Amino acid sequence: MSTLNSVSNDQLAAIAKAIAHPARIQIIRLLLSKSSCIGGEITSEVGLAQSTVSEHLRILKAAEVVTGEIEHPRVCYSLNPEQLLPLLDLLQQIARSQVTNDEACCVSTNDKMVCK
Amino acid sequence: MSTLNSVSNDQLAAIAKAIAHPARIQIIRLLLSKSSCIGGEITSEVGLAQSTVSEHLRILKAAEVVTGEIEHPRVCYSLNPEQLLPLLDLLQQIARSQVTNDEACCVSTNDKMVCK
DNA sequence: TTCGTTTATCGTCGAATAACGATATTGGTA
DNA sequence: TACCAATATCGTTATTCGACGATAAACGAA
Repeated sequence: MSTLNSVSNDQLAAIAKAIAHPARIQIIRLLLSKSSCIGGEITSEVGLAQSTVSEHLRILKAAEVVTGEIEHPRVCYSLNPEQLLPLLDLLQQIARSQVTNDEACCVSTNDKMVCK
Repeated sequence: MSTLNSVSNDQLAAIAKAIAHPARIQIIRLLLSKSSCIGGEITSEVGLAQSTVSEHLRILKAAEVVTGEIEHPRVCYSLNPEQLLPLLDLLQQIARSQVTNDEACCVSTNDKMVCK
């Protein structure tokens, strides 16, 4: 059994929304490639204004997709994979559905359409 | 090797954005639970105005997360799992990173902070 | 051809998002 | 204490989103 079915539509949508921006995907990939945290080097890598990148990091932190630990004067960011698991579950479930649910979906009987 | 690394940040963000709304998550789950397509019954299930649901379906179709086949006067909707695979890949990669990259991320040496 | 049913599109409005520069905050260091 | 570097917050602006009702479009059936 997955962790999915107890998660609300709102929660899943919030997770997806947190990562639904190119700059935030880029940040996530950067954290993934470094396999560790990075300070303000994220800002230069992303190529947007410092305040804009800070806002994207705030969104990722608010969604708990990323954590930030203060290491003055820097902040050390890391991925928090657990937070993404519900969405991962949903996508895996969808990917699996492909196998059992392969071809055409609708069948027309003599008097009406029926969905399998 | 995954399908991931050839996919742009924009593409991944677009996939996430397509599903980043509670109503669209609900539609996706509905299609998943029925393991087949549904007509306008989606509208009554979601509980929003018909035009609003139609718009959400349009967004899902535009992102090719869902396909719609006409069966007049109805339209038969199905999930298109392939479209979600790049995002699935990214999330799996993140989930795996948890294992190798477990604990704390930053190390302070005698004169500066170093990220592993 | 006209009617009825289902779905799509249009127009509008309020709310949320994204980006920026300017400024505030924070806490070590000189 | 005053300064400095890194990060966060504020205020503004332009754009996009989400929802709705009204209306259009499509096409099988009467």
